[in-house]
Amino acid sequence: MKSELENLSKDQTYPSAEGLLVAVDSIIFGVRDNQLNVLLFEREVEPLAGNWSLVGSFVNRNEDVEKAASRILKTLTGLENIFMEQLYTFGNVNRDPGGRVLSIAYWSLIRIDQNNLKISVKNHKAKWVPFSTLPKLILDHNEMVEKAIRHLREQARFHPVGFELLPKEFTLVQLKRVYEAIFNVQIDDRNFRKKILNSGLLISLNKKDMSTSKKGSFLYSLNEERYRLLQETGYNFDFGF
Amino acid sequence: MKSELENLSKDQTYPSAEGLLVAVDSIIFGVRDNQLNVLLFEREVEPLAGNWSLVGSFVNRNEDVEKAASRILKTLTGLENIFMEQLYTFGNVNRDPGGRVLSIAYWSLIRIDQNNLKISVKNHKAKWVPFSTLPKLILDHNEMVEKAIRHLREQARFHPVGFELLPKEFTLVQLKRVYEAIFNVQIDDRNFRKKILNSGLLISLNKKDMSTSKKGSFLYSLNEERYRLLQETGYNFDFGF
DNA sequence: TTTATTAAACGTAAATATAACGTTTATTTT
DNA sequence: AAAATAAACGTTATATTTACGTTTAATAAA
Repeated sequence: MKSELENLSKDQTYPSAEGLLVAVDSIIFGVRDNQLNVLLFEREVEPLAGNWSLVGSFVNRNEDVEKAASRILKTLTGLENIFMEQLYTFGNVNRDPGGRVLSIAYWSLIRIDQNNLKISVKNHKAKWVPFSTLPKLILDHNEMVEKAIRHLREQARFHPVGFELLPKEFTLVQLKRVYEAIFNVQIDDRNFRKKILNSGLLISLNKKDMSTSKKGSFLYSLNEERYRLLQETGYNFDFGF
Repeated sequence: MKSELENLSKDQTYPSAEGLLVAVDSIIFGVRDNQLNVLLFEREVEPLAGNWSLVGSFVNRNEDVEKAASRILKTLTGLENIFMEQLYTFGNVNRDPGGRVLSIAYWSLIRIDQNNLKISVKNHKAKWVPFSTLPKLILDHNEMVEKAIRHLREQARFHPVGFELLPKEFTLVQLKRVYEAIFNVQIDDRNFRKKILNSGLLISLNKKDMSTSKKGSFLYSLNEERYRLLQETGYNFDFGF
């Protein structure tokens, strides 16, 4: 009697490849105008003009999956060393009517500034879209974004990921706006200030950003060492909501 | 000029499949003798006798990835409706010397009892191994287990996953042992009791398990509704360590 | 040159949660 | 009846969270 368990050993002969493709799709978040935005493609030429999708690519035969994901980020934003993590692999047989395509989704957090905005706008393809007004996307891409936002919120609650959405130097007000954008809530500024300053994550720079008020607001940078520690151990970034 | 961005649209012609295979590997955790155990295969016949590995299988051409993962679980433990979540996709080109094989890892939590133990033992292939004495596994399977335990601990801190490792009816002492096994620490029983009872997760059954002490210890079952809520909102399962 | 304005910064007190311990109870065995 | 012991229960100090009120630094207006 041949046990079905036989099939479970990977030491067996490899089956022949039967046309299964692997793609990578990226959910790229950024905060703009105090709103969480997602980087999307809008197809401008026929066929399928007007169709929105995530940015993605097929994985090459001799390319690590993670490398493929980095490649997309690099190509699109011109930036490297961006926060990027694997989210989930979407592997339903019929998710893509064009064939059996597996998609490994990655999520990224980037700081939207002139630099990378210019790149995506220049190409007239990639566009920032507020999460709150997300259009219908192709295939299961809406599901991907949904999963990504849930994961982002989960992560942001206990890990210091919010900082990835800010420039190297930032103010407490900016940081608060990032958290408000992520969680889509109002945060009490006094409690926010207290908890963040208590976390030991901020290095106080003795200069101010004068662009938003008469008084100006103090600039801070991130304590990288503390950041890495709290990534490991976790820290409560709930702010009373 | 052809922009590299062109390549990022999934609407382009699909490349030909070039022998890329997809496998599923499962990291199955259970608690036995107050210790976290992992379900492994030990190959008993040549070639490669004595090699340990996770349980896994290739994904069939017409099979959803998640279905493949369920299939493994079912085949191995005889159980369905087991806690199972996708962990991570391992996609390095050279992770498997036998060819380009992508592996989608899933993790599961199961209650080790006579029933499923019998199945795995009967086949003389699957074996429970304490996490603390994990042997060298094939390929990148050690890395997979490492990732899974880190994820399990992360999950167990803020989500009520610990209950998945217990029978329908359990005692507070058993539950504490599960958390001690997961986190590999000693937990203060008075604080544990207080926090768990406060969570609203337990339904007090008016009967006792008399098997471990003269006094006996009260049995509880899980409040499923509360469980689902706390899965969503999170709950702090830190116990002072 | 005083006063108004406003974003940013600072402060406090009550309520809740956590951490570190000591004590009592229910049952069986001696 | 007493001893033994796992399980159940209790207390207090400290830390964190929540919900608010107040002051400050700079510019603009009177």
